[in-house]
Amino acid sequence: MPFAAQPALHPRKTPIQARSTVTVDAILEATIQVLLTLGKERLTTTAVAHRAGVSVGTLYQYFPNKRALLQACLKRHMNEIGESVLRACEQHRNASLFDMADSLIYAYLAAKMRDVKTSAALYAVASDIEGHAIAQTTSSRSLHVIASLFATARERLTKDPELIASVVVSTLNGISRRILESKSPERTIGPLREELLVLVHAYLQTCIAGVNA
Amino acid sequence: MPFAAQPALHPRKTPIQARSTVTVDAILEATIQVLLTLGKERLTTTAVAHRAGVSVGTLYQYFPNKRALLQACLKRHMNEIGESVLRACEQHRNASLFDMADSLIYAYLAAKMRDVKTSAALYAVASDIEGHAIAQTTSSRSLHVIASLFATARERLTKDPELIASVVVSTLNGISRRILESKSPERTIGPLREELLVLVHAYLQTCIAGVNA
DNA sequence: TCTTTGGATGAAGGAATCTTCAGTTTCGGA
DNA sequence: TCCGAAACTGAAGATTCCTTCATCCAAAGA
Repeated sequence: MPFAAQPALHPRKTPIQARSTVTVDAILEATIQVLLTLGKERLTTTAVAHRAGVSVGTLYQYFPNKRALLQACLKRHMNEIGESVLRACEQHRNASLFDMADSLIYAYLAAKMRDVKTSAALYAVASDIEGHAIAQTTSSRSLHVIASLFATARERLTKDPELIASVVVSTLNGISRRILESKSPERTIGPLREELLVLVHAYLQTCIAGVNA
Repeated sequence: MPFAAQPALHPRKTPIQARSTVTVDAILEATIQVLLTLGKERLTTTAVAHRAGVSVGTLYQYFPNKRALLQACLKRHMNEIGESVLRACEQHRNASLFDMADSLIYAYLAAKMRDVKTSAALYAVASDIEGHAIAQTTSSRSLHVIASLFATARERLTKDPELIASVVVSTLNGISRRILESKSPERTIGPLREELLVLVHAYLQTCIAGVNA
C-alpha cells in the first residue's frame, strides 16, 4: 500500500523567482490531471512531473515527497471550498436562519459540484495522506464561522450554535457524498438539494424559540 | 500507491475440510487486527499470514491477491451491518414511520459503534479496493428494504419512499461519519444521536400527508 | 496400513516506484 | 557583459512487497 507514515513536510524550497511559482502551480495542476486520467494507483511522481512539463527532480525541489504533493492538492481544494462557503456566510450576517442555511447549502454544493470529478478523486486519496487531519483543520474553522453566523440570526436559538452547525454540516456532507457517488451527479443533485433544503429547514425550525404553537 | 486495478477475484479455492474454514476465518480476523495495529500502510500479506499463524502461501491459497483479501473483509463487515439493519426493519413493518426511523437509527449506529476502530479502519482502505462498489451493492439492497418498509407505514406518504429512504440514510451516514471521526466517539454519540432523531423526525413530518395544519 | 487429495510452507523471483544528487541551464543584478 | 544564485535535469540507487511454486504434512477412505 501507499507510503509509510512520514513527517509530512512542507514545501522544501520557497519559490523566489516568478518562473518557479509557475512551476509549482503547474505541478499541482498536473497532479489533479494525472489523478483524473490515470487514477491514484498509477499516479507516480514521474508521471506528474512529465505532465507538468518538468523533470522529477524539479518536483522534489518543491515537495519533499509524494505524500506532501497530494496533501498540498487536497489543502488547496478544501480551501477553495472553504473560501466559497465563507463568502456566502458573510453576506448573511443578521439575516434569517433559513436564509443562512439556504445560501450555505447552495454555496457548498455549487463549490463541490464545480468539478465533481476532482472532488471525488481527492476524496479517494484522502485516506492515504491523512486527509482526515487536513479536512479537520479546514472544516473546523468553517464550522466555527458557521456557528458564529448562526448566533447572529434574527431568531432566538434554543440550542448551542456549534451543535446546530455541526448537525447541518454533517447532513450536508452526507447528502453531498451521496450525490457525488451516484452514477450521474448532474441528475441527482436537483431532487436531493430540494430535499436537503426541506430537511434542514425542518430541523432548524426545532431550534428556534417560541415557534412551537 | 496501492495495487493496480485487477480483476479482483473470489476465493481461489473453496474450503472443504473443516480446518481450512478455520484458516480462512483466522486470516480474515488477522487482517483486521493488522489493520488496527499496523495501519493500512504497513499491512502486508506476510504480516497478515504471520498474525493468523499460517504462511503466506496459505493465504494465497484462499485469496488471489491482497486486494481480494481486503475486499472480503469489507464485505463481511458491511454485511454484518446490513443484517443488523435488516433485522431492525423487519420488526417494524406496518408501524409508525417514526418508530421505523428510530429503530433504524439505533440499529445502524449501534452496529457501527460496536467497534468503532474497525469501522474507521475499513473506511480508510475502502478507496483502495473499490470499496465504493462493494458499499453500493450492500447498501442499495438495504436502501430498497428500507424504502419498502417505509411504504408500509401507517401514515400516508407524499413522496417516493425511495427518495425518503435515500435522504434518511445519507443523513445517517453523514452524522455517523462525524461521530466516527470525532476525537472521542463515545462522548459524541449521545448528543448527536439525539439531534439525529430530531432531524429525521422533523423531516419525516414533511413527508406525511394531511398533517400540515 | 496404504494411498490419495486437500492443506500448508516460505525462500526467492520480479516488478514498481520513490528519491537523490552531481551536473547543467537560466535569470537578474552589478 | 559577467557572475552568483535559483532552477532544472534525469539516470541510477535503494527499498519494499506481492506472488509463485516446488515440496512437505495431514486427513480420510479402502
